[in-house]
Formats: sequence, C-alpha cells, structure tokens
Amino acid sequence: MKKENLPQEVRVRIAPSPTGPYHIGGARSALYNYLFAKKHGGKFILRIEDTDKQRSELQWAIDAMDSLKWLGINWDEGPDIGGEYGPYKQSQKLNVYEDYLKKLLANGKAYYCFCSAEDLEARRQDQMTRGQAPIYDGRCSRLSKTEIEKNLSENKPSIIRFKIASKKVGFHDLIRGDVEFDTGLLGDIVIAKDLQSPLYHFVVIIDDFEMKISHVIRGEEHLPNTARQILIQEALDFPQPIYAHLPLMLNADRSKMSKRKNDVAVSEYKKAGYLPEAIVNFMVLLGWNPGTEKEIFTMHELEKEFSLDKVQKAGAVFNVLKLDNINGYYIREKSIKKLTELCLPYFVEAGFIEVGESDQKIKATGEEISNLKLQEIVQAYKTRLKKLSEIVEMTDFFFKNKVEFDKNLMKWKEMQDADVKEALLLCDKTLSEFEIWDIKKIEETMMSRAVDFNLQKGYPEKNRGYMLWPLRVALSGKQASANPFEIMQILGKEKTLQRIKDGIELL
RNA sequence: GGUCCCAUCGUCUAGCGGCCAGGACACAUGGUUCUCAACCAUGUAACAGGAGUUCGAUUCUCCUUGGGACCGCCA
Repeated sequence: MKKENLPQEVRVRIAPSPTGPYHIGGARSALYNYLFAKKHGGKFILRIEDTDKQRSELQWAIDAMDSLKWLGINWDEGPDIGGEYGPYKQSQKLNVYEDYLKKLLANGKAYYCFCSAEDLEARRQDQMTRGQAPIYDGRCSRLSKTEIEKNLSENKPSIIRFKIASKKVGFHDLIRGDVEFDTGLLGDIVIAKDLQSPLYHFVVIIDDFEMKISHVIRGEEHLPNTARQILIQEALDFPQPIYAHLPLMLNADRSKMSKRKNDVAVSEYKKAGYLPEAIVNFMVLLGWNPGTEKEIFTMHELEKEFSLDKVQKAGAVFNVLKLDNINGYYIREKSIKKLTELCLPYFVEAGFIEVGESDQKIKATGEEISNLKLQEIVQAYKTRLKKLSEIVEMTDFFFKNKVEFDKNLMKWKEMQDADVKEALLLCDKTLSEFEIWDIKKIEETMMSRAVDFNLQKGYPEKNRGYMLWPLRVALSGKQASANPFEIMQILGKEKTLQRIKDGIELL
C-alpha cells in the first residue's frame, strides 16, 4: 500500500467498452463516479476501453458519450474535439502498453504461452468435472528460454500471461471494508494476445496509473478482479488507488441486471420517454440515500450531498414502477411549453403530425395545428403521463378524422342503446346552441342538463355519468381519457358535434 | 465445484445497544369524480434462523441458511 504516493487530487474514471449499447448499470457507476468527483472538487474522466478490436465499434463509443451527455454526466478531460472533450481511447496508445508488456516480459513477471485455445478449453472442462477450479496450470511458465525462442521464431501462436504470485492480497474497500483474496487460487492470467493487443486486466492498471486515478469506483462484479490487478500493479511498482465496489443493479429475481429481464440500454429509456433527471434521480437512489427522507434531487443537489459512505452494500433491484413514479413526477414539474417540445418527436414519429418550415400539419386531415393547440393537448394529459411515449396512445383521437370504437363502450351502468342515443341527442342539441365555444359556460350548462337528464330518465340524480360518459366516449373512443370538457375545448365545436353524430350513428 | 461479497416490509431504504422499527414506491380502502390520472386521508406489510456478548440486541461476534458475483485469448 503506497498511499503516500497518491496524488492529492481526486481523479476518477469510468471505462465503458464500446461493444454494445451503453448499459444503465454503467450509467449508474458513471453517476456515482461523477458525483464523487464533484463532491471532492476532483476530475471525472471518460476512457473508452476499446482494446477488443473485434467487438469494439465506433457507434457504441458514440452511444456511450451521447448517453452520458444526455444524463448530464459530463467528463472533465479529454482530447479536444471541436471545442469539447473527446474521450480517451485505449486503442490510441498501444505503444504505451507495449512498453510495459516488454518490461514485464523482461523481468520474468510475464511469459509467452503457447497452449492452444482448444487445449485450454479441454483442460478447463477436465478440471471442472474433477471439481477443481478452472484455472491455467502454468505449464508454459516452465518453458526454457531456448524453447520460447524457438517457438517464437517459428511463429507458433502465442499469448502473454502474467505470473500470479501465490499469496494473500488484501485491500481496503471504501464500501466493503477490508477484503482479502488468496491469489494462489487464481492461475496465471492472459494480459495480452500479443504485444500490440493488450487485454483488460493489464490495460486497466496501466491506464489508471498513467491517468493518475486516485479512486477506482466500479461495480461489484470487479471485486474478484481486484486481487489480480493489484498484483500487476505491484509488479510494475505502481501505487495502489483507493477502491470502492458498488452494489449491483439487479433483475427482479436478484440476478445481475440483464437484457433478458429488463431494458438495459440508456438509449432505450430515452426512447421510451424517461427524462434524464428522473433516471438520474432513480439511479442514485439505487444503493444510496442521504440518510434523510428527501427523495427528489437535482443533479446540483446531488453533487453536494452525495457521499460514498452512505452507499449500500447489498445489490438493489431495478424497480421500473418506482422509476415510472419518479418520471411522472418530473413530467408534472415541467412547464407545458417544455413538455410539449419533449412530446413533439413522439407525435411526429407516430405519424400524427408533420413539421414543416413554418407550420405543423395534422397528417390525417391536412389541417394546420398550432403549438398552442398541441400544448392544450399535452396539458390535458400531463398528469396521466408516466413516460413521454404514452402521449401517443392517449391522444391519438385528436389527430384522426373519426374515432373507431365498440358502441357498447358508450354505455354507462345499465344504459341501453336507446338511452345512449337519447343522451347523445341531448348533448348535440345543447351544444349546438352555443354560438361561442365558451367551455366554462358549456360545462356549467352541461352539468345541469346531465342532472335534468337523470331526473327525466329516473337515474340517480347526482350521477352525471349517464350523460357525460357516452359523450366522452363518443369524443375520444376510449374507456379512459381526459374529461369531455377539456376534449371539447381542444376539438372545437364542429368536430365535437361531428363525433357526437358519429356516435349516434353507431346505435 | 472453488473464492469472495451480501442479508430490515413485495421493492428502494432509515436505523449506527434501549424506537409503538420511520419514509418512499407498489397494493388496498375512503374522499374528489362521468372514466383514467393527479391530489388528500387511512390501512396491510419487515428485522432469515440459531448461539453467544450485554442489564438490554434489528444494531456487536460466531455459526447455519439463503441470495449474488467472479473463476475468458470480453470488459
């Protein structure tokens, strides 16, 4: 433990590998790292771990950066790319790794291994069936210098292994306390395919050292890796950073969160219409809380209040219901103007509207629709929204010429077709009389007409559903919707009356 | 199989020797209400088990049980 060598500055990093869509679990690690850095006035660094040449793709590196930026988790360093920070990429410093690799090879801490992959796999299987730990038996470490030279000159396929010393490796984890591993049980690990192709356990150590990383804050799945990595650190005489292993994000069955059981890509949550502030708020609570009963936080507040010693040890189940609740809260908090802007892409994608140079059109009818009108629509559904994408299904009837539904849906309680017809006829008659489409007045009138209707039909006087339910269904075609007055306001007189007539025709 | 990590309501959690074990989500009921939401009120619901330590354990120790992660020429 060479803590005295540690830089004073807090420097943390996240290191996504660009082999697939950016994972929500990675995003939470990123968030914790980011918050830790902010809290301590340190630096948060993004490093793309793209040493796997086969699987790494640029698009996934971009996806990771976009996801992080979307969430408001911005990194503090990186190469200049047009005025902003790009990421550090491992693929751009292969020569650095090569130097260290040669060093390790030269001092005998690492060695060439010529065992074939198939051979290794067979031995692993064999060990498994005999109930042993499936680890490398170290046979190539015993090769003589001449044998190695010979194999190398013959271009025999090889990889580079690091010699794992058999001993007890202990370290202090900020979250878990003192942890100890017996590395004698580990087996020599592969640290590079060749001098130009270093592997994870090795590069992570080199990079953390070169980037002067002070704290390694990462998921618990890396806890068993830490012992090997410390050994590599020691072999290179690097100082040891401070470790903190975060609890995992879990599926409902308490296994590590996976694609099969949850959406895991940040981009999918974005697409579904979760707000970044809701995701951040929800994620931070999965394994951390301030010790008070406060549960809603802005990023700014978190930057001040976050603390690693309030981080939980046990894994946390990712509960979408809670996310929905928090998302609904943030949706309700949005200004109607802002919320409408956020919903707009969903309207467009659903094919409801077309956005032109200066105007917007309803596709089905060709008529223009103003931003104000869109805002009215969104406003009517604001409190019902758990995620933005739901706006589509809730409001589709505003963008259609005619709504389709089963006539039986218009029946309230014991009503028959004829009763519904009467109710709609009354609505039509009452509403037709309004020269000016004043919803306040309309509501007043309709409410009292509904009572009259009940009296006349012998329905319970106070239950206005006998008139309002058929009306609302005729307008929306839905079992659940905003109230009929809000809808009529948006629809306007002409369309309202048309839909009532359409409803009557169904009977 | 080996190693390591973990354990309070269904879920996220508060609790850091003495609490009617608190909050949030979810659920249920009521209020409001034409419906669905939102909102308000109320309610159901937990210290995995067993030994210690102690005047006293949810809290400290050990064991058991249960769950998880890791054991790649992925990261």
